[in-house]
Amino acid sequence: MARIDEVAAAAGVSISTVSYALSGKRAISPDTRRRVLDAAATLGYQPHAGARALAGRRTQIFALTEPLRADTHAPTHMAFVLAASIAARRRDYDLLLLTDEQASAGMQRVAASDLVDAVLVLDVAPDDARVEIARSLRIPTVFIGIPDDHEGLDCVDLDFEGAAALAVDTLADAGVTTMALIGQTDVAYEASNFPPRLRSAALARAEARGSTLRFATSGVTTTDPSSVRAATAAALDAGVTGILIHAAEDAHDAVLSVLAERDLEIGRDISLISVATVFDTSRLSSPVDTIPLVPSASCDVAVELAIARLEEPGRAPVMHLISPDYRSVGSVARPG
Amino acid sequence: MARIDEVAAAAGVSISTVSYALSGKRAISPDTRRRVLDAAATLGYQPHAGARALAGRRTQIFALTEPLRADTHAPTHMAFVLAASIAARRRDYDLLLLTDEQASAGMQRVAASDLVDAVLVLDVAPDDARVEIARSLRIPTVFIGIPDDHEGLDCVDLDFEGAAALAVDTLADAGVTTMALIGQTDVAYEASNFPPRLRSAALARAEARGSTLRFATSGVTTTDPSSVRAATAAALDAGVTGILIHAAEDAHDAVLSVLAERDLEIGRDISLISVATVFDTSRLSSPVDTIPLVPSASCDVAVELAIARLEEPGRAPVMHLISPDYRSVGSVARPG
DNA sequence: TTGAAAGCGGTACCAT
DNA sequence: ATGGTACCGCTTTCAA
Repeated sequence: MARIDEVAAAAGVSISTVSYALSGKRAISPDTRRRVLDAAATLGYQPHAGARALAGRRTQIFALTEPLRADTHAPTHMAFVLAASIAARRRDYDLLLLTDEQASAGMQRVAASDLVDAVLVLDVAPDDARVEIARSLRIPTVFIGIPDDHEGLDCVDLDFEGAAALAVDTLADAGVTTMALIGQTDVAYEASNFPPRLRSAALARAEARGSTLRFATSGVTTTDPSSVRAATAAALDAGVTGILIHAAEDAHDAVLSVLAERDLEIGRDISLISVATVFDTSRLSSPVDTIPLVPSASCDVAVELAIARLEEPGRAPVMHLISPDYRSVGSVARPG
Repeated sequence: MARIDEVAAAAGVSISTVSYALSGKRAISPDTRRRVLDAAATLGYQPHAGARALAGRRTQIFALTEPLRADTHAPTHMAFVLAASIAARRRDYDLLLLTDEQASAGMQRVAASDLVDAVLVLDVAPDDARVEIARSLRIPTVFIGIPDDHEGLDCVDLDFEGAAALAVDTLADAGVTTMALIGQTDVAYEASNFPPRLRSAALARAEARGSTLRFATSGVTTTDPSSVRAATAAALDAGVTGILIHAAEDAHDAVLSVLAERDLEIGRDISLISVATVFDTSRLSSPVDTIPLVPSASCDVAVELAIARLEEPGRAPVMHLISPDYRSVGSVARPG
C-alpha cells in the first residue's frame, strides 16, 4: 500500500505535515490540509496498523472476552457481541475475540504484548476469574455485567434491581396481590450474575408492597416448555393474576399458550410483563409489556467508559446502572 | 513491559540472539537458548505486537467476517465462531471480528492497513459480496462455505452433496421408496448457500435410486413447529417411511412428537436421519442417526488453508469438501 | 504554519 | 554460534 512518505511527496509537504493533517493534532492551513487529504484519497492511503501502534502507543483495538459457557443463550450473546462491535467501530475501534479458555489467559497475553488498548468483559459471572486478572493489567478493563467483588472496577449493566422493582410496582399498582416470576434456567442462577439480582429484588419489592411472589425457574439446563407450562398452571391455580417473565423467548410462548388455553385475556384477566429480555417481543402471539435489556445501551456505555479511562487513567471507577425503561402495550390490567 | 533489550542484558547476549532464540529461526547453542528462555520467563517478556508486526510483516491476526443476517441461526453461528477461534489459537493466531456492514467494508480496511494476515469468511451467501472483495485483496482469504462464483478462491465446507447422497442411499438401502426432506426456513434457501445444495443433491439422488422425495421447509423466517408438524403429518399420510431432517433442533422435536403421537417406532416403522446439523442430537427424545456438520472440522481446515497460502502465495486454489460421516444409533430400519 | 529527525521495539541481513 | 545494525512506517518533539 501507499505509505505516508508517498502521500507527502504527492502533496508536496513533509511527512509530519501529513501525519498532523490526518490526525488533526495540530493546526494546518486549510489549503495544505486539502492537498494532503486529496493525495491520501487518491493513493488510497491507509496507515500501517503496526507502525501506528508502535509509534503512537495505541492499537485502536479492544479485546472482547467471552467464556461461552454451556448455558450461554446464543441469541442474546450474539446480540451483545454485535452491539459491542458496533459501539466500538463508532469510536474507531476494532474487536479482538477472546473465547473459551482464552477469555482469561488471553487477557494477560494481549495486554502484555500491547495488542489491545483495553478489554471489554462479557458474560460476567458472580465470582468471575477475570476480576483478578483485570486488576493486574495495566490497561483499562470494563465489565458488562457486575461481579460480586467489583471494588475498583468499571462496570455497566441494566439496573436489574430497579427493573424488578418497577415491574413489581407496576403489577401492584394495577391491583395484583398475588404474582409469579418465571425465571431463567437453574444453572443461570449459579453461573450468571444478574438472574439472582433480579429475583431477590423482585421478592424484596413484592414483600414491601404486601404482595405474594411465587418463583419458578424455566428449566434445568435449557428452557423446558413443559416445565414452564406446569409452573404457569400451578401459579394460576394458586390465584396468581400477574406474571413476570425473565426468560428466553420460548418460555414466553409457553406461558402465553397456557393463558390462551384457559381463555384468560391478557391485560384484563391477567397481567404480564417481560423483564430484562433481549428478543423482539413483537413476534409473540400476544403483545406483552416489556422492560427490555438493551445490548446497545450497555455496550455503548462500556466503550465510552473504556475510552474515558484511556484518556484519564486516574479517574474514579464507575458503576453505571442503566435505568429500566417501561414499554407498555397493554398487557397489564388497569385497576378497577 | 520488559523489552527485548532487557532480556538480552539479563541473559548476557545480544538482541538478535534473543530474537533468534525465541523464534527458532537460526541455530542457537542449547546453553545460550536456556539462558535466554530463562531471562524471558523471569522478566515475563512478551514481544510488542506492533513492533513485531512492523518489522516482521506478520500480525498473527486473522479477520473473521460475519454478516449476521436476520435469519442467522445463533447457536450454529456461535459454534462456528468458537471453532474458528480455537483453530486459530492453536496456530498462534488471534481473531479480529468483522460484523455487520464491517463484514465487507472492514475486509478492505483491515487488509489495507496490514492489521491482519488473512481473512476467514463465515456465513457465505450464494452471491456473496465478499467474493469480489477477496479477489481484490493482497492477503489470503478463505471461505467457510461455497459461493456460486468460487473461481480461484480457497473454500472449505462439508460435502453437502455427498451428505445428501449418503443419507438418501442409506434410506434407499433400507428399503425406503417414499421419503421426505424437512428442510430449513424459506429464507435460508435464498440467502444461504448450502441448503439448496443439499436439497438438489437429495432430490437428484432419490430420483437416481427410483425413490420419491417430498420436500418441505421448516418455516418462513424462523423454524415454525406447527408447520413442521403439518409437513410431517402430510408426509406420513402420503406413505413416507423415511425422513431426512436438515433443520434446527426444534424442528427435530416437532417431527419426533408427531411420530410419537402416531405410535410409530423409530428404526422400525419409520426411519430418520438428521443431515448436516450442528447441535447435540443426544438431547432429543429419541436417538437419531446423524451426518453432522462439524464446525471444528471446517474451521481447522480453513486455518490451515490460510497459513498454507501465506507460506506459498502461488499455490493453486483449494476447494476442500469434508467427507460426510455417518453416525448410526439405530434410527434407520433394517430391510426385511 | 511547516519540516527534520529521533525514536517506538522488534526482525533479519551482513559480518565475524 | 553470535553480534552489530539497518530498516519496518508512523508519531511527536524540537527547531525554524
